Amino acid sequence: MQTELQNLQGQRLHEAIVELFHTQIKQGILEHGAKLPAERVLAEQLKVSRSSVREAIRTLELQGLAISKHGSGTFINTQSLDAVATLMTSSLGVGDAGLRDIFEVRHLLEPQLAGLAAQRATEEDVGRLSTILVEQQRQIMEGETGVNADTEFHFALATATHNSALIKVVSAVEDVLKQSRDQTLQQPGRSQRSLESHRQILEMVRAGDHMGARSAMEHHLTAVEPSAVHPSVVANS
Amino acid sequence: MQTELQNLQGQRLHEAIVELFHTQIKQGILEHGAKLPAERVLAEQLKVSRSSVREAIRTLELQGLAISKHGSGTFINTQSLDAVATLMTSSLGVGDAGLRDIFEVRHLLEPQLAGLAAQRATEEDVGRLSTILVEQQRQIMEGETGVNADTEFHFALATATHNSALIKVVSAVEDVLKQSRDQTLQQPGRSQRSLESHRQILEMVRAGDHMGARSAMEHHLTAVEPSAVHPSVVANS
DNA sequence: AATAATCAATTGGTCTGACCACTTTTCAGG
DNA sequence: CCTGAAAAGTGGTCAGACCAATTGATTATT
Repeated sequence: MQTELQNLQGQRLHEAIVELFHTQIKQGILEHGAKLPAERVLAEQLKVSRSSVREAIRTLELQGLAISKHGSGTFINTQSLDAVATLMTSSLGVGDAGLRDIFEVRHLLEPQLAGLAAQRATEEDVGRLSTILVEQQRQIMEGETGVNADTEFHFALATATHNSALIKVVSAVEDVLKQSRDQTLQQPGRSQRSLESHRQILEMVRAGDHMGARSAMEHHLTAVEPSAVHPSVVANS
Repeated sequence: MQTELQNLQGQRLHEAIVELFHTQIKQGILEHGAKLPAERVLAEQLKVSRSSVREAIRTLELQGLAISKHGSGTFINTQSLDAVATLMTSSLGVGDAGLRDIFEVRHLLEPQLAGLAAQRATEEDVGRLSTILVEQQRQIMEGETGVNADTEFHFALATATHNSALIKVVSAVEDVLKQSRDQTLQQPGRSQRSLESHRQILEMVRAGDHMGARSAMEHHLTAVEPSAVHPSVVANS
């Protein structure tokens, strides 16, 4: 039962403990509702201090993977949006196949998301989106890819829907995407094209044009998508 | 300068500290890049133990609002994706209004998901879906709500898309839904209606009818949706 | 004087052991 | 059998210490 707390590349100790729990949850060793051993017991089992155990549990709790109840114990909880999102982003090695799947989810979600945003965006939302585009342009002119601004734009668009569940889903997807974006799409013309289609989307949102925003986003996604992803829209094995 | 923090009732101490920082960040007292006082100093200022300060900082770090660097200090960071998300959702009570949001995500995702499934489902997928429907009928005839079979159907449909990212997203949404489903929708006729629309969806999937599956799912969602959810699709402030 | 090596102060990370507050269980007394 | 109080278990907080990484000033070297 003694699991090695391998010091993964200079990590902090409590983070290693968190990864240990992640693994056990993914492997099904810890199921929903399972009660964790007491903090003191865990500390002894893992041969670490109770502080480290506590900070690890605090992390799990913020990730939605555990719930601590004063006086009774700490329990695993995998039935929350945050929980699954966490496990998703922590595992998903973003293999090539995974990347294609992610883009597909984007195609399903984001056009409609843009439509919703067009219907509900407040002036503040529009202002935030504008600011991001200015920043994106600045980054591009300085020779950077503007990948961060790109991600932020999509996130800000999600917030403009004022749907917290949608925000979480999209941010999870975009987070995964951002990790592999630096490596994949760096072609010169692409940044500029991305910026322009962002502007079109923003125009539609500002005008409150539901369908317009939808198709603008659809166009944007196809334009930005790495060519390796959509050679022939999937042919399952 | 001394801010009271124990007055918030029923909370854990370190959470009160987190809220204090949230407030200061929102008010602009703590700007991006600002360096926090050392943990020992903070502990003394707030008249709490260093453990509580640390757990609070750990929370801020996981929320993307702070970055701790061993040996140098802890710094505020408001320019990350997570940071914005946290500051937004911290002002929102993620309570019952969240249910409506979840259903909205369903409406965005699942019809298109059903369409994809219709295009890609293998015989094995279809078989699995059929089995679930049989089980659902059995449960209903025995007087149960068939809520588990209901959830499983949507999950199985997601797996029929053979898109792992999509599967994860959908299972997250459905899991959250399942929690509150037992309490909310227990009307007698609803179970039967749900089963019937499931059958229609399965038919479309079996026939490989992309658009048919989409609209069948759309119809299903509207039929199953608790009436309390869609009174008037949001009117933002 | 400029630069490099060294050391000390600062700060986050971990450890130990204690006590408090809340919950659950146990068990004696009715 | 039931009730209520004590006991045990558990998370929350506290205190002080040491370890480890960073930073900056001091000192030695060139």
